Amino acid sequence: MDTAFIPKDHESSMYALWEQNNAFQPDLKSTKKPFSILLPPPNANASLHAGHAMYVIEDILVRWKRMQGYPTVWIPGTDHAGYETQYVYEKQLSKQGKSRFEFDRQTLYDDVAAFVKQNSGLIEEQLKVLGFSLDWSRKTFMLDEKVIRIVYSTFEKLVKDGLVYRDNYIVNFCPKCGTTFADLEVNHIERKDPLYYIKYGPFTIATVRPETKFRDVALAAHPKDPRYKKWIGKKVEVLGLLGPVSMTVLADEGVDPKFGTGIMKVTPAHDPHDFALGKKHNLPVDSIIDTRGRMDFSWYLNTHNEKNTEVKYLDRAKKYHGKSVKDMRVLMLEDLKQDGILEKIDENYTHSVAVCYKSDHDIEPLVLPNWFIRMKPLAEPAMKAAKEGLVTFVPKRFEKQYYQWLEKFIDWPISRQIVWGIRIPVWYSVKENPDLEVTFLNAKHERVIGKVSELLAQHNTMQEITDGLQQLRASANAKFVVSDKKPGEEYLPETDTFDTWFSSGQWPLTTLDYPNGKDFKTFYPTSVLDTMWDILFFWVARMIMFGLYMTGEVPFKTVYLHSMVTDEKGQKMSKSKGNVINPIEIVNEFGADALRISLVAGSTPGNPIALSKEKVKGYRNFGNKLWNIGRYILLQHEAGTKIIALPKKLDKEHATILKSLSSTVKYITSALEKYRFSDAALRLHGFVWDECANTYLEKTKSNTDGGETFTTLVRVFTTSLKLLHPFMPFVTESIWQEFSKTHLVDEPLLMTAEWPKSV
RNA sequence: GGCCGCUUAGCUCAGUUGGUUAGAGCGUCCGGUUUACAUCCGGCAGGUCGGGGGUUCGACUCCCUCAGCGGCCACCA
Repeated sequence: MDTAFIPKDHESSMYALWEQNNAFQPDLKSTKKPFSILLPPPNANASLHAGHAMYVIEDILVRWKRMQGYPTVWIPGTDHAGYETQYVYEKQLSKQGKSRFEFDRQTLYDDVAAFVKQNSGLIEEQLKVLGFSLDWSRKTFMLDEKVIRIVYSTFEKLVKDGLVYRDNYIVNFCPKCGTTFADLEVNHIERKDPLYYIKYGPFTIATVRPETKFRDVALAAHPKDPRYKKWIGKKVEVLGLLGPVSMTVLADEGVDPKFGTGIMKVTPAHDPHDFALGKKHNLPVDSIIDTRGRMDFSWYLNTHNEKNTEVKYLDRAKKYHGKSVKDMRVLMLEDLKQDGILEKIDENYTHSVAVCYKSDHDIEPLVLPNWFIRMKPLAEPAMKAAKEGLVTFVPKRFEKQYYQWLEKFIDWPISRQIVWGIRIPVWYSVKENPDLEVTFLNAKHERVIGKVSELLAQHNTMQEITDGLQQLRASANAKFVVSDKKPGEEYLPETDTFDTWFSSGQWPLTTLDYPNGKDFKTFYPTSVLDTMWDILFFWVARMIMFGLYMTGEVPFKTVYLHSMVTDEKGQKMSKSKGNVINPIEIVNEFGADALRISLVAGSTPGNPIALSKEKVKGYRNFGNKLWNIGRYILLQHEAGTKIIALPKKLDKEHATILKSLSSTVKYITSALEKYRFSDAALRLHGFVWDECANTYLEKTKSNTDGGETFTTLVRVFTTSLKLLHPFMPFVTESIWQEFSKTHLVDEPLLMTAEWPKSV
């Protein structure tokens, strides 16, 4: 044995040893209650970051339960991570000077799939480096056939139960990414933007979005506002940049009299607040910005001409048409000034702006047909389950956050206008829906956009459209068929894919193979779900909802929300700050065991854990300490010291350490039961280093007895190895193997050795 | 604006229902070279537990309040 424990020399061979012994697979012969955990699936093309290393919590639980003799499984998998992945791929495309619009759906999908395949596998290897005892024979990828089958069956049930609907609704649309996002996926940032005060008939209104004024359909003021009370219900004439329009002044409690001038313009098509107001007052929804973020004046140009409109107005509409929102503001500012209706600009106005979480582009609220899921019928049982204690949260305070989000019942827009994901299994008949708008690449590889009936009437065939299809847009009331296969020749597929969280929200069902899989019957509901608190709503809440909806049972009984790993100063790691710690580098320098226990010791769930090299180094030294206690024992053994049957009556020094061992066993087991991993790690550290090594071992070095000292030390140490194994599997197993060679221990693998019983 | 968390030794943090001299690791300082380990051993120093008030026989722990930091949700026409 080397004088120091060199992790690199042991880690991969120990992992291989466990795998050879199928030690990661559950022992289903046991009649004890199964214990199961699902690994939160990392992105398939990701590489390991410090957050993934926190899954050590799961490994600790799983290794502990396995040693206790429960049929235990920890199932790995990877996520296709829908838009996250497509975004990375598109970035690569753009470096080559290409864009996704040059490809039909199928080609683009295949290309992304190849890209993911090329980059996947790394994370798996890295999880093994950390020593995670995952059952690789059960690994699942989010686009596996069985996953799609289950996701489709869930969707079908939702449709059948009336929980899926299509609607024109104001959604968060990112013009840069070309897709809708859920509220959760939108970031809000503080920003200074000009606030324009514009003369508006008899009033002045204040707005940051002057470009939408062309589609204002009403004005609104607070019903009690004395300045506007007399106008309520009246029609007013407003001279706009494109001529006079008339609209009604509405009363609404939602209008803040203190903002701007106290009266607002209502543009239901481009503002969530206005949209709601429009619904309430039954106002039309007229849009002026398209999905690429361009001004669309065709509604005006189609109905206005030289005969019925002033040339000045027509010229303006032509000038504005097709301009980006940004350019539009510049253009119209000149015209507002020219017409003398720009009163002033407040340049110091700060407000919060919705931006895309991925591209940082301003979110454009647009009214588009989208697929939605009704949340109330799903959320109510999910709340009830927590209230009844069927799901518990560690730490408890997150239960409140969980309720606060669920009880809003905000319907979930599940469709994304991207290809990388599970396509919504819906088909539209072109006969029943002649107005379907399709975008496709024709045989000459030209991009064609138009109504399907018109295209077919001209020279395009169904085959050509199907082959080159990029996107299909059906009106909110289009007739559709839900089916995993094409129902007939005259059908075109829905091109939207499910939000990633729609499929990952069914992870417990898909990994365990609901409803007839053996694993489902054995391991559902799973025991614990461990993840970070940032995806409590995205993921955890959705799994609970889908689990209850499909099976009537919660998917897991405990939700453990582990620490966020920060740098040594407690600052969030980020590429821009340059303080990202790569766990693989830490492992290379100090070993996986040291990293593992460093993440656990001194951390509490729901709070950040600061990771510093100094700390890891300290635990690397602890691993070395263990190794050397092992060496000491082996040297004694080689010198001929034997294990004996201990007499009932022992000298005080032996009795004391054995008593302390017994209380440590009890303490560790109870700490693990209570998810108090830090307590357990710190106690073990103190017990082994101080009590066992520095006190007992040192004081008994010169003992010459019949084997009492040696036997006691071996018992204390091997029991400690067992207790430490979930935390530091490599070094403990390495020592165990050395002991096994010389028959100091009977059980061939520490990993599957029996957990010490507390006396 | 609503909800939540954090503030304990120089640093990073524990401290389970209120109960004897408040703990750990790292760091500082002092001292140790015979083979288990210098990735070691022994020892010292260091905290009015963010400020103020209250409940209690007793408060780091419970309540109120103030301040600073952080998170989540909502949202600003």
